[in-house]
Amino acid sequence: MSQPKKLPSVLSVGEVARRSGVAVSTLHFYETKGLIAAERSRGNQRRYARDVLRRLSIIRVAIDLGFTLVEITELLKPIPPGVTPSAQDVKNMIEGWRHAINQRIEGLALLRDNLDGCIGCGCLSKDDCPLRNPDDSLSSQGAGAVLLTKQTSR
Amino acid sequence: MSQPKKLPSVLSVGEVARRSGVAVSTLHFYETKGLIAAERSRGNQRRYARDVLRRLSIIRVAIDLGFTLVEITELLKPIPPGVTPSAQDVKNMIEGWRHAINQRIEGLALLRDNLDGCIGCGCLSKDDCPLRNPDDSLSSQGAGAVLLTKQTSR
DNA sequence: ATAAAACCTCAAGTATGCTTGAGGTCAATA
DNA sequence: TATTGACCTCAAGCATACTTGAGGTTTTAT
Repeated sequence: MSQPKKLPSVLSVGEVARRSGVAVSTLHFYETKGLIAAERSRGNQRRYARDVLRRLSIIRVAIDLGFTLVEITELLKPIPPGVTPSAQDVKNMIEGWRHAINQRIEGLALLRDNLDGCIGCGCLSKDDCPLRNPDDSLSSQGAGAVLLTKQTSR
Repeated sequence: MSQPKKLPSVLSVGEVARRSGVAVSTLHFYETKGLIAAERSRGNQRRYARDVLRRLSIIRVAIDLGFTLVEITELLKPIPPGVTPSAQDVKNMIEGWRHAINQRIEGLALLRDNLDGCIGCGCLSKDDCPLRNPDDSLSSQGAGAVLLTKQTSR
């Protein structure tokens, strides 16, 4: 029998775009930012290793989590483009992500619980809303909205 | 005795900036976007009702949650600038926020749990990582990273 | 062999969310 | 009352994250 339909070992930029849902122009852009990398064909066209798809998945998820491209570049440092990382590298990176995610969740839960309080007290028009400027007497320190904001970890 | 130190009933733009931690230029900007409003003094200077501080708290929190200014404008529609909303209005609005927050938390938890799986299997270099492109055979539909991404509710 | 589709680079443009600056007015206080 | 700090408008600038377009080359399919 002939070989089972073989997946190509390198991908053109168009294939990567189709499979990842990321526009070609964005792939170019990410490359200039050092987020992804590609070999070149004899004729100077990009040829991506398959791992770029995994990498793009991670990048898009991170963007949705609110990380900037610069932050993502940092987070991905343990896994340089085109390099197959050690299992330990991967574990370390994922632990870092887990931490960031947990912090984000904690901030959101805190905010939600504060809002729950608001529902009970209808306090947006009162003086004791947790979303309210904590105390105008603190105003000289520019406190205010900053308090809650900080807890969301951004 | 003299009156207890009275909080001024209207605030200048500088006072609002100091108390809210939001820059004057940003207050101007938010005004052009319809997020906040102010009366004017005889000499055309902004005079804010105290409720603007509460409003700004909400706006900043929402920004940290990843809402755009346009979305926040929508979310704040039940509470037009300068109007004191009914308790019911407030409850409705907060319920909407709660919903959005819960969705965000669910997406993050899902992602975190997927990452937990990764820690067990070290699979970023394998074929079964939940962050990985789900299946290259789906590629013709531009699936890929989109799957996980969507679940984060943005 | 050739034509169409895909690719290349580089520059400029877009949207969001602000900040900065120029040029001038208002208001609090010494 | 005079001056200084706070305020005003409007235009332009900046960072992030991309997209669009011009002008030209490579690949692929027939």
